[in-house]
Amino acid sequence: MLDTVADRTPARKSSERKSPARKSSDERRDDIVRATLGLVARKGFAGVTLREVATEVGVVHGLIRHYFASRDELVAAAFDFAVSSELESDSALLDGLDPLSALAGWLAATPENHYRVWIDAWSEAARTPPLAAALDRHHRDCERILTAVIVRVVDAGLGASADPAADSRLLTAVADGVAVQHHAVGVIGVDEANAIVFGAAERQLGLEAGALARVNPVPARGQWAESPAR
Amino acid sequence: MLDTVADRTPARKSSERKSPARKSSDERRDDIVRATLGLVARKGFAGVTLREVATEVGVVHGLIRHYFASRDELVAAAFDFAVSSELESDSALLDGLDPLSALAGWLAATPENHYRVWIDAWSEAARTPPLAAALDRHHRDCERILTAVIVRVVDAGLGASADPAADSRLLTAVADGVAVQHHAVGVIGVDEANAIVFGAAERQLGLEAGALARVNPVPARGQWAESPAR
DNA sequence: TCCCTTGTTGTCCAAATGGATAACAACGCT
DNA sequence: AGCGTTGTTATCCATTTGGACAACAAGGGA
Repeated sequence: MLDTVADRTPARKSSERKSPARKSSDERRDDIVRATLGLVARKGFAGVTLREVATEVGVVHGLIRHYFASRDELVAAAFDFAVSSELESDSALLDGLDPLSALAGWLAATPENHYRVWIDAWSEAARTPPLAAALDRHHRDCERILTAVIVRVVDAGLGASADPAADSRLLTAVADGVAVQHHAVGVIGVDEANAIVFGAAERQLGLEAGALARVNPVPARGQWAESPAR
Repeated sequence: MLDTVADRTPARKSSERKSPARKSSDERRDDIVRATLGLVARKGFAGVTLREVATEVGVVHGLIRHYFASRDELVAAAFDFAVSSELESDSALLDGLDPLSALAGWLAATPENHYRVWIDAWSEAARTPPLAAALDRHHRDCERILTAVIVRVVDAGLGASADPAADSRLLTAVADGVAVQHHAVGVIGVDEANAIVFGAAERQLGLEAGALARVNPVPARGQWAESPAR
């Protein structure tokens, strides 16, 4: 029924070959992961194809198999990279700021493709257990980081919180919900998004109104670097 | 290079045919849309295939073309159906309740496959303009409904709101964010989800703590009916 | 009863995709 | 220099998917 093609010999032509630009294993692997992550942001998890990733990296799609056993393993690695590269830097960055700046920085609207990936992850997690596990991990990390910041605010006598963990959970929900309205639905802009989240935090933690909006808002939640060149 | 098959004659066998169960155009169309919507909830927008929809309805995949010009048109119709069938019933349902019950009913956690569709829509909207339009419409409808409920609460002297529309927007964000934590990430259960949303609403509208949890929580946000049989 | 509309089925097709594999070419080692 | 390791390419393959089309069969008017 099958076996459509008669000729199966590879038909090698052996001679002139363009410079293969051989890279070290780690470099190439990193390129692939970054390209995959960028593609996830644009096309969604279900939309990434090996060929498209390969094209973006500038190699043949077969090469990806040399680094990742399957497409699933590739996207899993990409998501893992997003999760870890993000938390690795964010927590450290916030520690260098005063409590209120840290709080404002954490709650400020995050870059577009950052949230694109997370929103996609929310919808894919239901069908991809490893992704669900990574998502769970990441979410708990986020809540923990925010809890720590809240504790710092309280300890500095700037605000009050009867249950920092609960407040963290609530404010995380607000931030996510607002991010949806901003990035996915598009009914509000950056300024309004920040205003809503800041207002909720000020009210919840007993800060004076506008306290968070006043500290210059330096968004702190991470961003992976795009691959520099092709 | 192609043209694998030699025999192209349809090879009709004309005789014994199983009962085609011919349906009226509207019925069949409805079946297809419902099946599609269920499939979207399980596999995501990108995951629905014409063949799978057809199998679920019990017909051949070619038939779907008879009702929808393309796959895109099909999923658009499915999403439109979800949006409209939902808002059509919800608003009316809430009008029959006292203000506090209506508020609690609206904010209570919604069924699983309901939110699955919306979370998927959030991620797909970026790539599918018509879906983005429908999502925008739906989101505004939701905010408007909640605003009306808040106004009823205020008018009844049960709570206060300086800006019902703003409070509606905030509480919608909380509900969405909590729904993500509950349905997508799975870090909290139904009870905790409701507790967070109710608490936020009580605080925001100046209700006494526990006022919303006490009214029996009848989730009011809609659910499309699954196709009854095959 | 004849016929025309339309719901319905089989079947085919072109494209895309994930995966497999043989050939090959840099590179490091001794 | 010789050689094994491994990064890399070029194909090939099986499968799936959306779409196209011709045949056919129920109805429903006239």
